[in-house]
Amino acid sequence: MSAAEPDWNLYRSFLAVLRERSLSAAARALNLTQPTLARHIDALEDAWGFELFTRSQQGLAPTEAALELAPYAETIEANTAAMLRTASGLGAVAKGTVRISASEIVGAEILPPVLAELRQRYPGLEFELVLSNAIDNLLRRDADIAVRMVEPTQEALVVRKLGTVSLGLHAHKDYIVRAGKPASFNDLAHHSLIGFDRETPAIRAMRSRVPGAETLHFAFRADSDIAQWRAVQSGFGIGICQVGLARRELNLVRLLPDVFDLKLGLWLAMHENLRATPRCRAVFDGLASGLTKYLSV
Amino acid sequence: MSAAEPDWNLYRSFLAVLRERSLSAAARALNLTQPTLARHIDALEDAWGFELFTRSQQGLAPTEAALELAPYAETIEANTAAMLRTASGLGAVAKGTVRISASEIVGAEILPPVLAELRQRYPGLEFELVLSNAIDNLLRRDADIAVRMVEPTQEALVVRKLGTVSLGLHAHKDYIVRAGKPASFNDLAHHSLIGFDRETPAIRAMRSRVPGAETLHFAFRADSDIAQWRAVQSGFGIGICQVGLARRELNLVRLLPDVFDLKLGLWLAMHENLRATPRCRAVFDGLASGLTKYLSV
DNA sequence: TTCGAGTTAAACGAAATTGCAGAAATTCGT
DNA sequence: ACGAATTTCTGCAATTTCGTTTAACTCGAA
Repeated sequence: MSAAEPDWNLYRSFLAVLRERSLSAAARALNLTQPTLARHIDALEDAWGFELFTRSQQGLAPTEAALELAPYAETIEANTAAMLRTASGLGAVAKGTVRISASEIVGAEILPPVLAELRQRYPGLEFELVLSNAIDNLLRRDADIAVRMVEPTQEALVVRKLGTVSLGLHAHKDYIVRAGKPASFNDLAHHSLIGFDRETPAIRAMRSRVPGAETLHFAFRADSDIAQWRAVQSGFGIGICQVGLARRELNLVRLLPDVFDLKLGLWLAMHENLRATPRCRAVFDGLASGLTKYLSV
Repeated sequence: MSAAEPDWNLYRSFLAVLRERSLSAAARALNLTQPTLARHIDALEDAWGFELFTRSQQGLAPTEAALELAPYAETIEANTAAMLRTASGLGAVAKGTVRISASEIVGAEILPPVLAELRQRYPGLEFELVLSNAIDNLLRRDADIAVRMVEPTQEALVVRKLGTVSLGLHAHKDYIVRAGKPASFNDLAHHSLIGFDRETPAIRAMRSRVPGAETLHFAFRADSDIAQWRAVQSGFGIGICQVGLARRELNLVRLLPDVFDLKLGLWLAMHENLRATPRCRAVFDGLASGLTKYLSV
């Protein structure tokens, strides 16, 4: 090969430009200046021999090649971030930042009290929550620990099953007064239903286990678990939510518990290389005990 | 945070020092000088606040913390390498380097003719073989394409089952003349057997499917498939090898085909992000057709 | 149209990084 | 025991890289 390997820093610049679609914006994000970013991109294009962005006055548009190379740069970045986290947490005591991946509803309604208790026990701990229904890749180090409702199948993971959560149909009392109480599964067709917009792994698992679920029409569709949860609470209609969660709300009533009672597993997963890391170990154990306590209520 | 994020280049230097156990050797490996490497390590230790290496005159010994952080740096490096590979192969035609992971026996005995044919069709292709029984992690980009004899379970992989390979007991004619032909499975106890030293996934899968395999004692043990294969060819004794492979050797005879006939699947796996990459696409398809042709013989 | 906010691109001086040599110390082999 | 060969460290010069500034351009709103 003629030219030497490119500076690894160039990849960071490449990624920033790819995200911001502009040299100036990328420079602001990296605390650099626009000319340096321009030089970095030039250097990469020079080293690889093809264009990465088509320049224009209103920004830079990535080429096919740039999009092709983006995933590599992203995992590189994820690993630098993970490296920083473990570096800040090295030592005998548990301190540093732990990045936790969970669904929105779990992260917003269940995790906070558990994490608060952990924080009291280990004041050096800090938390980053990545809340989405798209499962993050633990092997890519997008997160340190994941709380999932589907069984993790990847290798090289420490997995612990915590138990099962029950999902049930719920509605606000006011809605029941207004629209009546469904007496059977077929009655649901005449109600205001709250459901999902796009398919997620959790939903696919659910659909396959509830007969007749395909025929239902949702009047309120949202990707966000939280939005659905709020919709149920505000009396929009009937939706699916965790039984343990709904029980804490005095104004919610469960509907058709005998017909609809879906049980999903709850798993905790962590990369096995993090097992010896104090901060991750502490959070893993803390989450395990805290979440099983929640499940038992 | 007080300090800025460290230069990504420092990670490369860190990795080199970790491997070479010496600043000077690392400098030679990276085409840098020893003082710069020293400064890089200093910078990292400064940024993280703890020592990475204990200095001595006969080199640098990594601390626990350094070993803890090593895996991150390694996946970063793996991704930069993969990035370079795809960058060099971007374009309409299939060219560039493809890194293939396979078992030793497959890589040494089966792949070469298939790759030679591929090379004739696409003169721009170059190949890197990673031959080991420890399966590489495709998600970490240790390899582009993997030929495996256990079913890949990781997500985000393009997997194609090519067929099955038959494993059978074989020995050289001369050995049979010398030691006789075993007439039953129990006769094997009185023969010179060739087998594995340590456990590998393929072996575990095999053991569980061959009754009585635990009782056998191997007089020739080697991790290397090749070494076993050579031992069988040289008349050491009786060993397990692929039926299709042994059939090409005139001096090998198959033993107890009715008692011992193990069929293993053969899979081809690739990261799904590489599907659109011409060079990987071409090699994946080429391997698929070439290997199925081998299986059908 | 005209002004303002946004962008990229080029030139020059400053700052940071790197390489080069020399010195000191240690291990290995004779 | 003594010299040869590796190490790592320390200053100083050279190179590379970065930031500042200026110019040219596009788009949208007043």
